[in-house]
Amino acid sequence: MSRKITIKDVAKHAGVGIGTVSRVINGSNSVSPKMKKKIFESIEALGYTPNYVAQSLRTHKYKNIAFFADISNPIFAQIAKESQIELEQFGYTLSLCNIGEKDIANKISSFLEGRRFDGIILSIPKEDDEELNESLSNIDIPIVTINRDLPNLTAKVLTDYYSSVKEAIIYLLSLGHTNIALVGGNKEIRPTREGIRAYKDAYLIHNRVPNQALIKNGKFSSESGETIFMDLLPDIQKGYITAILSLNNQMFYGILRGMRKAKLQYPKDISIITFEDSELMQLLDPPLTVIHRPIKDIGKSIVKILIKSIEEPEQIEEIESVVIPTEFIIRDSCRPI
Amino acid sequence: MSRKITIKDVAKHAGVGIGTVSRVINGSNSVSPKMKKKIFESIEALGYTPNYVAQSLRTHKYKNIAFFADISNPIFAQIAKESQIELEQFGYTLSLCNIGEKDIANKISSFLEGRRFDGIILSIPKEDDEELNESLSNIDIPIVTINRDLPNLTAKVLTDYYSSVKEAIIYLLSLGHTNIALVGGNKEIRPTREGIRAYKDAYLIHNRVPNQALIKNGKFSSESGETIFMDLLPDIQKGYITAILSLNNQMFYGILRGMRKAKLQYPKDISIITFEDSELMQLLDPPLTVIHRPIKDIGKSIVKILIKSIEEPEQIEEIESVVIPTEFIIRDSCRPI
DNA sequence: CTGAAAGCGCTAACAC
DNA sequence: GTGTTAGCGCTTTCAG
Repeated sequence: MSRKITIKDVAKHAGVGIGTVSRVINGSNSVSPKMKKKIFESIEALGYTPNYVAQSLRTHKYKNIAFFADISNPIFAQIAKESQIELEQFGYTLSLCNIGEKDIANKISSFLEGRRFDGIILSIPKEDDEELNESLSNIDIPIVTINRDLPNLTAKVLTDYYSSVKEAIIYLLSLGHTNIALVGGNKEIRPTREGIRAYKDAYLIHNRVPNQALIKNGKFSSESGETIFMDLLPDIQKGYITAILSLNNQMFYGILRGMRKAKLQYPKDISIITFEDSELMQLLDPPLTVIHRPIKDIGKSIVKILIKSIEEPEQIEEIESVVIPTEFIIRDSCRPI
Repeated sequence: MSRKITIKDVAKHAGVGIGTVSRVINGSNSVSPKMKKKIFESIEALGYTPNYVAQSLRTHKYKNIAFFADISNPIFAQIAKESQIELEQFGYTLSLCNIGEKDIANKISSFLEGRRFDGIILSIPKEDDEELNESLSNIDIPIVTINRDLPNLTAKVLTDYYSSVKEAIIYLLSLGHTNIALVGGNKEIRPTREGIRAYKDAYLIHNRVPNQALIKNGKFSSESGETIFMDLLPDIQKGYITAILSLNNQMFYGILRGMRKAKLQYPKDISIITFEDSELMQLLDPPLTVIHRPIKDIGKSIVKILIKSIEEPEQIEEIESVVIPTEFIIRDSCRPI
C-alpha cells in the first residue's frame, strides 16, 4: 500500500502551513473561511485522516476506554456491547479485559501499564479486596463502576435491586410463602447487600422476621448455585422452604439443574424468581417470574457519566451515582401456598 | 499524580544514553551485561514502563486488534472473551466494535479510520455484500474471519458444521424421520451452505432426496426463527414434518417460542436438534440434543493465526484456514418414529 | 558497544 | 490569521 498520507501532505497540497491544517482539523481558533475551504478540499482530495496515535502522544487524550469485567457473564457482555455502541457516538473505543476471580489487581494494572486510556468501566467480584482498592485509588483517570460500592470511587451506575427484590418478596409472602430462601453471590458486593436489605424489609412489612439461615451466599456460577440448592434441598423436601429468590442469573442455572436432579418442578414443588430476563427465561416451561433491568440504559448511563468525567472534570463534584430502575415481571413460576 | 516517568529519566538515573535504555527494553542488539544490569535497576527503581503510544508512533506496531461482530449473539461475546484472554499472552489488546445488519462497510471503515490496529477479527452477516468485500480487500492488515468464506480473505477459523450436521441428520433418519426441516440463516454464509450440503449428503446416504421446501433460511434472530416455525407449523401438525434441525441458537429460541405458542412439545410432537450448547440448553426439559463446538479452541485458533500473520508475515503462504471440530451430543429431544 | 541525533505525525506556543 | 518550531516518548540510524 502507498504510504499513509499525513498532515504535511495536506498542507503542501493546500499550499498552507501545517499548523493551519491542524487548526482546521480541530476546529480550533479562527481560520479564514477561504483557507478552511481550501484545506477541506485537500483533505477530501487526498483522503486524509489524522493519525490518532500521533494526536494522542501530543495531547494525552486517547479516546479509548478500558472495560474490566467477567465477560463470561452474558450480562456483562451485553453491557460491554451497549457501552461500545454508545461510546462510538463520542469517538471512543472500548478495549476489553476479562477478569476472573483471582489476581485482579495485577491483571488490571498490567493491562493498564504503558497503555493509555482516558477512562475505565469496571465491575469486580468483591468490594473488600484491599489490595485492589488500594491500586484502584491510585489510578488517575475516571472510573465508572457497575453495581459496586468501592471506597474512593464515586462514579457508579447501580441497579435498583432493592425495590424489585422487596416487591418480589412481598409478592411471595402475599402468596402465603413464609420461608423464602434468598440466594446471592458474595456478601461483599452491593447487589447482595441490597438484596438482603430488601428481603428483610419485605418481611418486616409483613410483620415477620426471616430466618437468617435462609440467606445463602455463594459465587456467581452455576456450580455455586447448585451447591446452595443442594444445601437447601432437605428443607425444601420437608416443605419448610417453599420459595427461592435468586439474585443472580448464573447461580440460577445451578438451582435449576439441582431441581432437575432432585426431580422437583416449579411452581408445583417450589416457587422461584430470578434476576435477569433473558430470552431463554421466557422459554422455560412454565415461563419464569423475573426481575428485569434495562441493559441498554445501563450502558448509556455508564458512558454518559464516564464521558462527562473525562471531558468536563471540573464538574466532577456533581457526578454521583445513577440508579437504574428494575422491573418485577410476574409470570408463572410461583404459586400460592 | 506526578509526571509519568520516561525513558529519559531512566537514562539519566542510570547515567547512560537514552538509546541504550531503549535497546535494553527491546532486548535488541547486545548491550554489555553491566550496563544492562544498571539499567534494569533504574527501571525498577523508578517504576518505569514504556509508553506504548510513543512506541507505536515510531514502530507502526500497535499491539491492538479490532473485533467486529454482532456481540448480541452470546457466541460472539464468548469468542471475543476467549480471544482477549489469548491475545493478552502476546501483549495485545482487543477493541470491540459491534456490527449489526446494515451499513457495515461504513461502520468498519469509520472505526478503523485514523486508529491503528495490527489486525482484525471479523464475522459479518453476509458473504455477498460487494461493497463490503471491496472495502475489506483494501485493508492492509491481517484479517481473520470466523466461519465466513470471503473473497481475498484466506485466514479463517471455521467450524466443522458439515460433519456434525450430517451425523445429526443421519441420526434422525435412522430414528425413522423422513421429513426433517433444516432451519438456518442467510444462505450466503458458510455455516448455512455447509449445513445444507451435509443435510443433502446425509439423505443421500440413506438413498433419499430431501424435499427442497424443507430447507428454510432466515436471519440470526429469534423472531426469524419463530416466523419460520410458523411456516412449518401446518406441515408439522399434519404429521408431515417430524423433526427440525436448527443451525443457529438464536433462531432456535424462536422455534421454541413458536412451539410453546402452538402448544407443541418435544420430543412428543416433534424432534429437535440445535447448534450451540449453552448451559440453559441442558436445563430445558427434556434436555436438548445439540451440536457443540469448543469456543475456547476457536478463540485460541483465531489468535494463533492472527499473531502469526502479524508477526511472521513472510510465512503467510502457509496460513490457511483452520477447521474446528464439532461434537454431536445426543440427549432427549428426539424420539423414534 | 554506546551516545547523539533525526524523526514518527501531530498540537500548541510563539512570532510575525 | 497564519507559518514556523519545539517537543510528546520512543526507536533507529549514524558515528565513534
